[in-house]
Order: sequence, then structure tokens, then C-alpha cells
Amino acid sequence: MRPTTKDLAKAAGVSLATIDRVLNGRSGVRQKTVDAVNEAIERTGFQRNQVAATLARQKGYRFGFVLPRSGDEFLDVIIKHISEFDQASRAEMIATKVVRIDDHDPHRAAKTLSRLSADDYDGIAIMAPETPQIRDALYRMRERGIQTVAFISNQQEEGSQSFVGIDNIAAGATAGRLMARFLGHTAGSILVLAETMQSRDSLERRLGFDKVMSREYPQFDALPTLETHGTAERTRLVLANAFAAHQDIVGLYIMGSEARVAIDLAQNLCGEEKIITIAHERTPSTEHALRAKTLDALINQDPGHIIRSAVRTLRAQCENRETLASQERIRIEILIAENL
Amino acid sequence: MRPTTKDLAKAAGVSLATIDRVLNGRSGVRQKTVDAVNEAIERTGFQRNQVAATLARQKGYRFGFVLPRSGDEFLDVIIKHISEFDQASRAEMIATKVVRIDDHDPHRAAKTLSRLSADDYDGIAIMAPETPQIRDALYRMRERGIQTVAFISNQQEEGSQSFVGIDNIAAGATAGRLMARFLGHTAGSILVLAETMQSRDSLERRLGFDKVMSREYPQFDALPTLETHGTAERTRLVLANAFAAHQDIVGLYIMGSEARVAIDLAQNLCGEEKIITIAHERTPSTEHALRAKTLDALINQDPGHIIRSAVRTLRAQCENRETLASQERIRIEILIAENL
DNA sequence: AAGTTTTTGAGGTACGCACCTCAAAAAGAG
DNA sequence: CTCTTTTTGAGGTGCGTACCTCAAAAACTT
Repeated sequence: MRPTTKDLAKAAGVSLATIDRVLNGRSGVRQKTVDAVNEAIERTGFQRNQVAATLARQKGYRFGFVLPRSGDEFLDVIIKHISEFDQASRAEMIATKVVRIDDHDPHRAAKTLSRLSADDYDGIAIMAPETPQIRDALYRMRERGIQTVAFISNQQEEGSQSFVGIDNIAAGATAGRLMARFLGHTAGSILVLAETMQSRDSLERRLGFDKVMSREYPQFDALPTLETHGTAERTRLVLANAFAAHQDIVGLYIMGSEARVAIDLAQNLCGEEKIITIAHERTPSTEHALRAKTLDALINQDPGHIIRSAVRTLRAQCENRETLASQERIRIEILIAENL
Repeated sequence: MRPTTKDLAKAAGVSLATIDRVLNGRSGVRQKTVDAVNEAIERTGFQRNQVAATLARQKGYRFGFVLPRSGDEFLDVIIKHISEFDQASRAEMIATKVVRIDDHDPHRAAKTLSRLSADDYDGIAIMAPETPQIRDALYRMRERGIQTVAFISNQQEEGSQSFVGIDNIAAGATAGRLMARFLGHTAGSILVLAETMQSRDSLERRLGFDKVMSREYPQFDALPTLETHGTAERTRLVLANAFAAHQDIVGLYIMGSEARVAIDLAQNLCGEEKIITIAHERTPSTEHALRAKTLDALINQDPGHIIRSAVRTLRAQCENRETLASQERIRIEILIAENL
């Protein structure tokens, strides 16, 4: 039988109340006693029964997913998955809610964050660009006792904060390698498209892409990143200009998660010769393009896994546990028509 | 506040005892009453609190993973992941154990299965070839009240039993498409290797592979499947013969999960011209080969996901719940050096 | 040493459900 | 209508932990 708090109390030679104080980090316990209890935990191999703990807490766990207000197709997919998860996990006493923030105004975003109270949220997973305001807001949030985890968009390297999502440098490198291999022996220019190069994610993807292309495939010329600013008109404009300026375009790498317009457009502009097109994130339209062969490959991060992983991470933080890093690494998925 | 059993009792106009009887499928309740309770469940939106239920059950859940005794590298990976999972989920009152069966002797295997008691296992996930004996043993097991789920190796189509794993036809097609795209404009013969073509998994993979190759890439000649019987000697023999008989080999597709020997061997036999090699399942050695560029792509099913999914499925069956199919579909992963 | 503060213990209640017993009520049989 | 069988209700206990209160003990202060 696994030891319970009662057994632990006996083993440590203290009372249940003290065990409770130590286990839940309450004050008023001498360091000496804390050490004795921890020693007993080690010795007996005590593990808190999370099932009973969750039940006793009354309120299960309430997690918030902080997402940008303005969104692309991928965001819709994420939101759908969050609500699905919410449904499925209610029986486990885990409630998830989506909170939208103004992604173009860091001050307003930070203000929204500052209004999130520990009375309503045990933790939040945030997808937002890294700005000083948001960084500060997150810091204060943690001080308020709300756990935080960055997801999809990384916040910073410093490791002070956990992150759930893919390694974007590796994702870019993956795209680069696939592009080169699919192109085979041909040579020419490759277009790279992003919503904006302000975002760290795009920068990292580009970095990874170039690392592979420039070092190993000199026959290709990866052109400077074109910025679409997320609008259809501008996408049209920059793509038309690029095709006019370069006659030898053989590939298109769409780094942003809104690929719809670009795929359709490139299809028309490229003429007879088909170009290899690679995009990110599985959405209804990229999926359709993949099936229609207007897209050759998709680099994807599974929304379901990301969400579950974010919740597991937040929960572990709430319970002061470690997570198995191996279980939480989000895979960089390569999708083609056959493995959708 | 979510309704509890108490609320449900009031809503249905029955006592807690009756609610308990209905919820846990005990006998001695008139159909009329059962219907009334179910109607009240619908009406109030009652959902059993699994946290409390698990706690009250005393014994958490005990699941067995039935694996073949003779194993390859992939099996080792699976086992490692199961024990990792076991560690991590003890706090959730879920215990997992590995049970080995004799995969070459269906009768002994069935006998081992018949000895598994409902007193020791709430459910089992089985990875085994489909034979009448095993099918029967599984049937009887379910009668004994043990939930079952097939994993990795499918048992049958009939849908009477749940399956956690990849669609092997699609996996084969994925391999085929990648093979063709990586080969580009070259032409020639492609070797296909399997442990045995007796297994349904290999058959399905071959089927998918051929579907893509024969229909869309007539320039390639996918040779008949070579069987290695899982031994290094035979692998050496069939490969040497094949390379001797065909001078135009450009690709190698290894369908089994023991790729080590074949990769090394093909590397030596193919001479100057590099051949495109694709294998299944991530293991230390396929991972190494991928990094060393002696392997071009890997088709993988994530062991961690499979195991978690199998457990979620078994648990849902124990609790008489549905699972979200979308959450449980195992992805056919494409791995290259960049997205390992 | 007396007083003050800090630390600890003993005991309780609650969470939502499973599982048990026994008696009472309802339904069916003759 | 009585007798038997089936169905239902009332009540209890326990799972392992969180969280609370109050008093007692121990540790410092002056």
C-alpha cells in the first residue's frame, strides 16, 4: 500500500497538521521540522495522492488560455480544440477558458492580464509576442500566485518560464530540408513569406530555413522575406512583384499561419512549371490545399497536444511537481496528403 | 455548481441508493426507474465526478500491456515508455504493468491471457497478431469484465474492439510518396523489406506503398517484399541477393521495426550511388542513422502518445464513457534529421 | 524567571462518490 | 386478499487530502 499523509506523519514523528503545513507550503514551521518531513518523504517514498488532493481542494483547476484578439485560421483551430478539451476535462475538475487580448497594443494587453485574479485562475497559458509590458504583467501574475506558461509563441530563452510549443529554428530547418529534397536537382529562387518579421517565431523559422539552405544547397537562392502584414491585398502585391522580378522561382515557403491567399495566388502566378510550396499549421484550407496538391508539405504542431501539454505543465506547477520533459516535447510534424 | 449525485437523486425523484445502482450498472432496478434516472441525467447535465469516483473506488485503475516476448528495438522503446508512464501516473492512481506473451505460440499466448483476472486488471492493451485463439481469449476476457484495446497491431476491422495505433495503409502510402519525391527524376528498382508478410501490419503497409508507387510513379519498380524473419543472417542474405540481381536499385523501404542491420548493409552494398532509405519506428539506431544520413526518413508512431491514448481509452471504457476520437487518433509522423 | 512569540498537535469537517446493510414499500403471483 | 418476490429508500462508512480552530508546547526575549 502506498504511504498516506498519516503514515508520513508517523514516519516523520510529527502531526498531520505539520505534514499539511509542509506539503502545502504554509508558514509557521521551523526549517528543522521541514527538513525532517522532507527526509521522511524521501525515506518512505511518499507521493501525494493527487486524486484525493484535487477532490479536497473543492474547486478543481481553472486555467486560462490567453490568445490574441485578431486571429488567423490557425487560431480558430486552437480555440476549437480548447473548447473540446474543456468539455472532456470537466469530469477531471479542470476548467479552461479563453481570454482574448489586444495583440497590437501591449499596454492594453498588459492591463487585461493584470485584471486576471488568482481567485479566478490557477494558471494561464499565454500566446503573445514578447514585449516588456507583457513580460512585466506575467511577472506580477506569478507574484499573485498564478502559474504561467508560454505556448506556441515563446516568450524568452531565460528558462525562468516554461514553454510549450515547437522549436521554431528546427521547424524552419525542417521546411528547408524538405524544400531542397522535393526540388531535387533543379535550381532557382525560393520565396519566403511571413506576416511580419517583427515576430520572434518568424525570425527563428527563417534562421533555421537559411541554415539548411545556404550551407547545404547553394543551387538555391532564398530571397529576402516578404511581409504580408496579414492582409490579402498586400499578399497579392508582394507576390506579384516577386514573380515579376524573378523568373526562376521554384519554391515558396510560407512561414505564417495564414497560407490560404498565398497558396491560391502562387498557383496562378507560377505558370506552367509547378513550384514546391511548404506552409505551416494545419487548418481547413491548408489541409484542402494539401489534398489538392497545391501544397506539397505542411509543418504542423498538433493543437490537441499543445493544449494538453500546457495544462499538464500548469497543473504540475500548481502542485509543485516536475514534469517529464520527454512527455511534453511538442513534435514538429510533417504532413503530406498521405498522412493527414 | 455542477450537479452531484444528490442533486440528481432529487431531480429524478429517487434515492441516492438507486442513483448508485443505475450509475454503476447494478441489478435490481426496474427499467422504468432506469429510464427516469437517465432522463434526469440528460436534463440536469449531470456528469459523474471522476476524481471523487476514483478516490472512492479505493483501488485506482490497473492496466496491463500485453506484449510479445520476442522483441525488436521498437519494443524496448515501448517498454521504456510504459514504465515511465507508470511512474508518472501513480499519483493519478493508475498502475500499468507489462505482461509478455509467447507470440509464436498462439495457444500458450491465449492461455496466458486466460489467466489474467479481473481482480488484477481493469483493462489490458494488447499488441499481438490476430489469431483465432487470441481473438477468443480477448472475447472471454471482456466477458470477465476486463476492458480490452488493441494497440499498435490491429486485431480486426469489425469495430467491436477499439484500436489505438496508426493506419498502416496510410503509413505505407506516406512512405511511398516520400520515397518517390525524394528520388525525384531518377528511375529504378525499389527494395521492400519486412520481417514477415504474415503480419497484417506489413501487408497493409505494402498495400499503401504500392498504391502510391504503381499508380503515380511508373518509373519505379517496387520489387516483391523480401522477408528477413527478424534475423541478421537472413537479412544479409536476401539483401545481398537482391543487390546482385538488380543493378538499378535506387530505394529501400524497410517496413519492419528492426532496421539496424538492413540500413548498415544497404549502405555498403549500394556502392557509390546513394539510395533513398525509409524505415519505420524511431529507435536509438534509426535515430542515429537519420542523423548520420544513412537513413532519409522515418515513419513513426509516438510511443508516448500511443500509451497515453490506450490508457485514456481503457479508462473511458471502464467508466462507460465515450472518447473523443479526434483526440485519440495516432499521427503518422514523418521524421527527418531536422525534426527529431 | 516571567512574559512574549513562534511552533506544533489534536481534532474536526468537507469534498463526491462507492459500497454496504437492513428494512420498508411496491409489484407480482396464486 | 394474502403471500412471495422484487424494487426502493434510509442510513451508514471510508477513500486521502485540504483547510480550519484552539490549545498546548517549545522557543526565544528581556
